[in-house]
Parts: sequence; C-alpha cells; structure tokens
Amino acid sequence: MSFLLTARQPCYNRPCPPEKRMFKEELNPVETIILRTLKSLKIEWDAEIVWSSTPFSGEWGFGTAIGFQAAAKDAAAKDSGVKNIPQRAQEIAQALVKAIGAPAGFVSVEAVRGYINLSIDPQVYARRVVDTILADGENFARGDAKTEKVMVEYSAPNTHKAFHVGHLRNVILGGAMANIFEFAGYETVRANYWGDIGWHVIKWLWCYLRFHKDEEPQGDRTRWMQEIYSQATQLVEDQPEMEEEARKLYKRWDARDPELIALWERTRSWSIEGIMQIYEVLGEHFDVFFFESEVEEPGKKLVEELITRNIAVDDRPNGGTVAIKLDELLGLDKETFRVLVVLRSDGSSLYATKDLHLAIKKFDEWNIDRSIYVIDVRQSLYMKQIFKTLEIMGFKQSLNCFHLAYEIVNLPGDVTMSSREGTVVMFDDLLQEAVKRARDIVQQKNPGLSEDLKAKVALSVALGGLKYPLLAVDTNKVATFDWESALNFEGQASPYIQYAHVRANSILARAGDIPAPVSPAYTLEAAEITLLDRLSRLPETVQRAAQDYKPLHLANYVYDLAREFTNFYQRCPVLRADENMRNFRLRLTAAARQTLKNSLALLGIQAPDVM
RNA sequence: GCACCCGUAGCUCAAAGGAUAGAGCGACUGACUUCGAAUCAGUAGGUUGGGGGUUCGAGUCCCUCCGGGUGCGCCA
Repeated sequence: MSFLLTARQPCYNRPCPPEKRMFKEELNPVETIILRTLKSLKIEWDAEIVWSSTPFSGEWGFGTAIGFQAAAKDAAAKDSGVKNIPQRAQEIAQALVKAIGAPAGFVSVEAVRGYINLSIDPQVYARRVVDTILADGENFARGDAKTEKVMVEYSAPNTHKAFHVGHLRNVILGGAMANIFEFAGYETVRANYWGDIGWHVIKWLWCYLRFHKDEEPQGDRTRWMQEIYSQATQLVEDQPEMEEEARKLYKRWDARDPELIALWERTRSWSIEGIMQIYEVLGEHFDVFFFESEVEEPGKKLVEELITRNIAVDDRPNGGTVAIKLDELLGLDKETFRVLVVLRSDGSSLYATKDLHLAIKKFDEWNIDRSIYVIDVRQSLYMKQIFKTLEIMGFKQSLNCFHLAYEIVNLPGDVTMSSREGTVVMFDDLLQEAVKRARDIVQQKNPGLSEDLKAKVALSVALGGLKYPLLAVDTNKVATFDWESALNFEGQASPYIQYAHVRANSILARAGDIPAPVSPAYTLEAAEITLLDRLSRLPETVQRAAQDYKPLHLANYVYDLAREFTNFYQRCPVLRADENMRNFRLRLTAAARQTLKNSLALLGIQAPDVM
C-alpha cells in the first residue's frame, strides 16, 4: 500500500543538479571517460557520479568516492576474488586517473586513498565565477524555468485573534519556501487561508455584543481583537450560562441573520487589516486568499457526495457524526489512519469539511501541479487523513499534496502559546523591542547617519534578527522563545551577514566603479579560493533547498558565505593592492555583495548598504 | 495501546552514507594611527543517549532499550 507522505518525500542523495553545475563543461567529459573506463573494467555503473568539493583548504577542486562504490560492486560480482575493498578502490581510482589523463581545465588529477580528486585552475575559474555573478546580477542562481506549478499555503491566521510569535515561524518558513521555489524556477502561487468562522468567532461576536457594543478598535487592532477574545474565552470557560448564551448565537449565524453577518463582516475586516499590516512589515505578500467561510457550504456538499458513495458513514440518525473510517475502508488491521470526522452530529462543519473541498479547489482553479501545506507538526495525522481521503475519492493529485510540517514555538518550560489561554507574546511587542535594540546599536556604531536612515537600518536589522534564527534551525526542532535569545543578535545571526554585505558595499563605494572583467594575474590566496568556491555554489544550493523543502540549506549557506567573505577582506587588501589584484578583488567583492544579497532575499531578509 | 519527532562540546544548533564531526554563545589570551571592531586571530571543550546490526565506510540507514516532546471521533 502507498503512504502518501512517502510519495512526496524530498529526494535526498541528489547531488548538484547538472543544469546548474558551474563546471559542467569540464566535468562532463571526465564523467564520460570514467563511465567508459568502468565499462572496460567490467564494472556496472548506471548511477550519477557525485562530486563534492575537495576538503583541502586553499585547493579548489572536486572529488568523488566512485572508486569505493565501484570496488564494492566489483566485490559483489561473482568470481571477482576481490577481498580488500579499500585497496581495490585505490586500484580503480588509479586506473580511472590514468584514463582521465590531463583533461582541459584541470591542473591535477589524483587518486588518493580510493578517492579521485580533480583540481581546477583557479586563475581561469576565478574569472568565470565572478563574471557570471556580475553579469547575472539579481538573477544570479535563478534556476531554469520548470514546467511544474506549485502552490504554497502558509500563515493561515485566524481572524478575531492575536498574531503571536508562535505564528511567526509559519510565515517566515512558508515565505522563504515560496521565495525559494520561485527562484528555483517553479511557477509559484502563494496562498493564505483565513480562519474567519467557527466557535472562536462566535464567542468573540457574543462578547462584543454583550460588553463592547458599538466600540471601534483602538490603536493596535490585532491586540484589541485579542483582548476581547481573551475576555470571551475566560467568561465562557468560567461560567456555563455564559457559554450557553454564546452558543445561542450559532443559531443566528446559521440562519444568516443579516445584522449578525454585517457585524461579522465588519469585525473580520478589522482583523484582516491588522494582520495585513503585519505582513507588510514582514515583507510578505500573497497571490490568493481563501476563507473558511467560503468553502464551508461546498465542503458540506462534498460530504453529502461522500455519504452517497459510501466513503463516509452518516451516523447522525443515531446522534453520531459523519465520519470516514479510513482503516476500515482500507482493510488495515493496524490502526494507521484511524477515523476522520467530516461533519458534526448537528450537521455543522469541521476543519476537515472545508479542507477536503479546498484541496480540490486549489488544483481546479489554479491549475497547480503540487500543493504544499505549511502547517505545524501536530496536524500530521490530520493531514495524512485528508490526503488519504482524497486518494480514496479518486482524486489522483492527492499524491502531489505535501505537508511541510514544522515544530512549534514554545515558551520556556514547554508552555505552548495559546491565544485561548492568553499565553502569547504578541508579534508587535517583539518587533518593537527588536527595533529599539537595533536602533540603539546603530546610534552607537554609526551616529552620523540621518535619522531616517537609522530607522530604516534598524528595521531591516531587527526583522532579519528575528527571521534568521527561525530559518537556521531545522523544522523538526522545537523552538523555545525567550526574550533574551530572541533579541540577541550576536554570532551566527542575521546582523553578521548583513554586516558582511555592508562592508563589501563600503569597499566598493570607496572604489567608485566596478572594473571591467579581468583574470587574476597573481596567485590567489586560500581565502579567495574558498570564497570563490562558495560563491559558485549558490545555484545548486537553491535547487537543493527547493528539493528538500529546506530553507535551512540557504540559511547555512549565506552564513558560511558571510564568514568567508569576512575572512577574505580581513586578509586580502583590496583598495591598496596593485592594479590587477585590485581590479580582480574589487570584482570579487562585488560578486560577494551580490550573492549575499540574493541569498538573504530568498530568506526574506534585506541587505542594507550601511548599518 | 498505536504512531510521529528530538537526543551531537557546559548551553543553542550545523553536518549529500564518504576524507580530520563543525559553528555560535559562555570561559580564557590577544588585535582598532590600517578597505568600518555589529569584526578578527588563538586556547579549552566530543567514546554523536546506551547496546546490537547493515555497509568498503554510519552522527546519518535498520532493530532494540533509555530519556524528553507531540498526536490519536464531533478543537482548529
């Protein structure tokens, strides 16, 4: 049987996509020789050849462990008599090296303990890397256009509630993921799905009518909405008669009482406006908004269809629910998918009612090929149930649905943030504090800047400071929010990367124009080679991040790049160097600046010119 | 009970089944008359939770145990 979540697992073990390898012209002929030689050695080989960079500082080259893999195959073959695989690997590597000879573009070809190492000529390739980056500019590392169209659903906020830092991880992750898909060459649709109806909204409306009638939101709308929501929750939880009273409002809702609907529309728009402001600050935009309220009725119709088709069981006559007994339908003895309730006993809709319809609507109306859901890990079983149900319904594209799960953000002591319980840190509070701190540091480091510029820099540093740590940790790690570390911008953090960009910019500003293309006529320093090697890798990193659904790859990449650029400018004088060296290093600096900027942009982080 | 996730330096985390497991923070020692010190150089810190297995090769894959987190019929 097929588990859907394995159908769309990221494909690991895929090296750099050939289309984006900056040295394919040189490596391809070598690969041809290797394959031909292996054939003549009677060793079967049909996989890709994986090249990784050689791990020796100051050298620039590619290595492959193919000798080991070939030796292992050789040993597995009957009658080969091969016992000592490392020894055989070295023999094969030597044979391959002999066959490869002295190919164009490489300065050395060696067999080392079973590995084959090719060193490229840095003087030649240094120029290629730099020229490519400067010619491509902000499109450097953009992938070739793919035929696949991808939708990324993320954020999915509830109206009438807080937007807290627990929600931040979702937006930042989803936004970065969408950026990456788009840049990798996929046509990308950013979708947001608003929870604008349900018990939380009914409670809110009840509380408003009862205690806040005719009030208008004061100041921070989202906060004001949250305060009423907290009050409503508390009242309903503490006093059963209050809950009863609030629930009565459902009747008016179901009857589409015009007055109530009008109030809902007005209050809902307050919430939406407030949250849209947050998106604007974060630099997020969406191509399409779905609303729970608009998919509720079609969802119910879909459930009727499921009942008719004997997929869902209608137990309402006995006071039960409408449910899909997945394990039973699939004939599974072991509990796997369990039961998905798709309609309440009173006939009202649930999350699943709407999600089933919406899943199909996405493909039908947007003509997408893949549908990605950025939703926290606690909904993994639920997502599996939805996708499986779609599959049972015969909706083949269910195989192209993928749940991008991420762990939640807790408060210290494993306290889960909950707007219901009011245990939240509001995004706005965090941002304001972060901006304040960043502003203080700018003031201290660069008092000469205009006030306007200081404010701009502080905002981009603060936002980067908040975003980067959420992207630089793998999605399956639980995050703990505490003020101290959230506002600590030292070390492996966004300001360090932004600062590297600023320094590059500063050198270039002093130099004036970027010189014309030039090859280095001197022996490159190790720091330069390391930097060039890293620069050449952004294209493959973008592809890998998209393939693995991991902005983390880029977060790691851009930090490494920043560190290597910093190392370069500390060791290698640029402006004071002789003409050829100065010109090449200026171009290298410009290439680093561009690549830092492009990489940060994919993470949704701005690269300031000064700070 | 059935599943999923986590466990790597004192702390927070990296690490394409591949070459010597790397960063940051914290600690200690140094570097601003030098392209900007939000920086850099150096020192210390590890039997990758324990035990089996697969493999030429395991932090990475499989099994098992321990410790922590999460989910599992009318919440979203």
